[in-house]
Amino acid sequence: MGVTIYEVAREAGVSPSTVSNLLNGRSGRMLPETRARVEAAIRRLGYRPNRAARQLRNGRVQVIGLVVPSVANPFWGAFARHVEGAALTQGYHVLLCNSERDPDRERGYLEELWDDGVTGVILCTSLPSLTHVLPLVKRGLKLVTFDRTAQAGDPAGLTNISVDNVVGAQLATEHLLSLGHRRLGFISGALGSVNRKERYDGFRAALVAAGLDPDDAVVWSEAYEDTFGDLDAAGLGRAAAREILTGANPPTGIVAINDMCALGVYAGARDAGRRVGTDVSVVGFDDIVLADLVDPALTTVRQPLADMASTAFDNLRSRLESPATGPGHSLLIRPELVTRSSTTPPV
Amino acid sequence: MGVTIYEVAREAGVSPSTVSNLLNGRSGRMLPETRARVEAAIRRLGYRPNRAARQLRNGRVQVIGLVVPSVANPFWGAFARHVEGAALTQGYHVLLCNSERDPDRERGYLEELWDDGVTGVILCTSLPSLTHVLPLVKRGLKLVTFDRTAQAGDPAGLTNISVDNVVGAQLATEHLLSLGHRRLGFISGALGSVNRKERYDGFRAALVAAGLDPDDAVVWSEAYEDTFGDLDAAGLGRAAAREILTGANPPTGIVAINDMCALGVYAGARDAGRRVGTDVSVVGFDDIVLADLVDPALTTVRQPLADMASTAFDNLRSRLESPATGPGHSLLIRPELVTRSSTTPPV
DNA sequence: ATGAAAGCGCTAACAT
DNA sequence: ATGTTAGCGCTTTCAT
Repeated sequence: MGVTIYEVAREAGVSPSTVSNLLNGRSGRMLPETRARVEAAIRRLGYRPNRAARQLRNGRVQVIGLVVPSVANPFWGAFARHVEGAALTQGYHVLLCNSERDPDRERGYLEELWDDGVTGVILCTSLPSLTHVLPLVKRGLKLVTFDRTAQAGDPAGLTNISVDNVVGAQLATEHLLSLGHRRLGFISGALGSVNRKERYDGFRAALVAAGLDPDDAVVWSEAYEDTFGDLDAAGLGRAAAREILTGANPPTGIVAINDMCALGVYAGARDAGRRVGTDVSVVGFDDIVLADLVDPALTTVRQPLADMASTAFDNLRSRLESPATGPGHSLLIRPELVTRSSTTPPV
Repeated sequence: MGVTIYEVAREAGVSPSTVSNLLNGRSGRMLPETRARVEAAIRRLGYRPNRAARQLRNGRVQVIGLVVPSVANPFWGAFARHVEGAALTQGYHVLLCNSERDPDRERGYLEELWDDGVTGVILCTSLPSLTHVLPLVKRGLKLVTFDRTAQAGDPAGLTNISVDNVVGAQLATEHLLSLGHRRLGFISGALGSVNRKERYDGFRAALVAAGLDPDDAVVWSEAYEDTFGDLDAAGLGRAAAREILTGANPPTGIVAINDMCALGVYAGARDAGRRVGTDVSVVGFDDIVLADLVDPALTTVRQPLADMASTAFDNLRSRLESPATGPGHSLLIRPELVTRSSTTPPV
C-alpha cells in the first residue's frame, strides 16, 4: 500500500532504525547531516507511518473513546465537539458512541473500544452503579466519567467530572422562590440516574430552606416505563407540562431537569393555553445555545461545557500517558444561574 | 496484554491456523468436534482478537470516518447519530471529525483517517470543489459526500447523496407565494457552498414561475467575511432578520437557509418587534426536532435524515467490501414540505 | 482435516 | 553514530 520505513531508509542510505529514531524524537544521537538526509527522503517519498504497525508494536493508539447518551441531543453534540477540539490539539482522535443510556450498550461499546486498542474513554453516564464496566476497568481501561458524581462502591482510580447538581438546582429553585413563587413544580425523567436525583435533592433543599414543605411541590418524574428515552427530553417536558398545568392547583414556577426538557415545557404550556414568562415561570439546566434563542429566552443553570470537556480530556490523557495510576478523584464544578425572561414574579 | 490466538490454540490442543480458520468463518473444513473444542477454549479464556494485528495483516479496519461541519449543530448531531446507528448494525465504528467547513481541516482529517487505516469516509461538505481531497481519493479512499450534489470536475467513483435543494427551496417559496406573500426575503450564509446556491436558485425559480422579478426579493447572504461560521447559523439568522425587518420595505415572508437559521430569524423578528406567524411568515429547511417544538411551530422542508444516513453508510460499506470501483453516482432525494404555524397569509 | 511458517510495518534492545 | 534483529498477533498459502 503505502511507503514503508524500509523504503525511506533505502532512499536515505541509512538503516530503518535510524529513520525510526528520527520519527520518535531521538534525533539527538544522529549527525545533523544524516538527519537532514532522512528528512528529505521522508518528504520526497511522502512517507507516513503505518499506525496499525505502530499500535501492534507499542500497544497504544492516539485515540480515545467518547460515549454519550446521544449526539442528537444538542447538549451532547456541543460536548462532543468540545472534546474533539481538545483532543485534536494533542493529536488524538475521538471514536464516538451513542449509548442511549443503556448499560448494555455502554459495556458493549467499551469492550469494542478496548478491542480496537482504545485504552481511554470519557463515559458520559449517570448510572448509579458502574458494575457493568468494572471488568474493563480491571483490565486497565482508563475511565473518566462525565455527568456523574462519585458513588460509594465505585472502582478505584476513576476520575469523575460533573457540575454540582445539588447547588445548580438550588440556585434555580431559590431564584423562583425569590421571585415570589410558592407553588413549584419539578419535571424530570426517572430519578434513577444520579444527576437527576441530585437535582431533585437540590430542589427540595431549597424549598426546605425557605420554610416550605417539599412534599407540596408538584413532582413529575416519569415512571419506570421509559416512554421517552433520553433523546426525547423535550417530548417528556411537553407531556408533563401539559398534564401538570391543566391539573388541579398547578404550579406557577417550574424547574425542568434540563434545557431540552424546558423547551418541551414551553410547548406543553402552550398546549395548555399558558404562556411561559407570564403565566408560568420556567428554569432549565445546561444553558445550551438555544436557551438564549427561544421566546422567552430561558433562565437556566449554566454548565461551563467547554472547560469541562477540556478538563475531562486533559485528565484522561495524563492518565494515559503517565504510568502512575493515582487514586482518582472527583471534580465538582460550581454552576451559575443565567437569568433571562422565562422567569417573572407570579401573577 | 490480552489473550492471544496461540494461547487459545494451546488450550484447545490445535494449531493457531485452526483457530484462525474458525474465526474467519472457515469452520466447514473442520471436524465438528475440533470446532467445539476451539470454541470452548475461546470462551474459557475470554479471547478477543487483536484488531491492530488483524489490521496490519489485512490492511483494513471496520471503521469509517464521518466528517461533519460541527456536531454541535443539532442537524449534524442527529445525522451523526443515525450514521453511527447504521454502522453499528454492521459491526462498524465511526470516527467523528468536525471540519467547521474548513477545507484545510477536511483534508487534514482525511489524511489522519487514512493513516489510521480508515479507507472509507462520509464527508459532509458543500464545497463546490473537491480538489483538496483529490490526492486521497487517488490513493484509494472511498468517499461518500453528503449534502453536496455532483459537480463538474469531481473525481470519478464518488457517491453523492443530497436532498434536492432546488426543489426544496421551490416548495418553500411556492408555499409562501400560495399564501399570498409577494415580497419575500431569503436569508443565508455566503452562497459559496453548492447547497446554499441551489436553494437560492430554487427560491428564484419559484419567484420567476409566479411572474415575479426575483431581483425584487430581499436577499441577505452574508458576505465573504465569515462572521458567524457554521456553528452560528442561528446568530446569523437573528442578525439578518433584525436588519431586514427594520429596513425599508421589509418582506412579509422569509425563506431561511435552514432550521437553525430560521430559529435565529424568530429571535431577530422579536428583536425587531415583529411576531413570526402573524407579522411575518418564516420557512426553514431540514425539519430538526426543534422545528415542531418552538412557538410558532416551524414550517419547513423535511430532509429524510435517517434514510439518507443509512443509505450513505450502506453505499460506503458496499464499496468498501466489494473490490469493484463502479462509476459512482449521485442520489438526489426529493424533500417534502411540512406545514406548521410559522406561515400564514400576509396581513 | 490440520499444521508450519512467513510476513504485514514498526520499534527498541543490543550490537558494532 | 548507526545497523541488525527479534518480535508485536494475526492470516494465509503451502505442506502433510
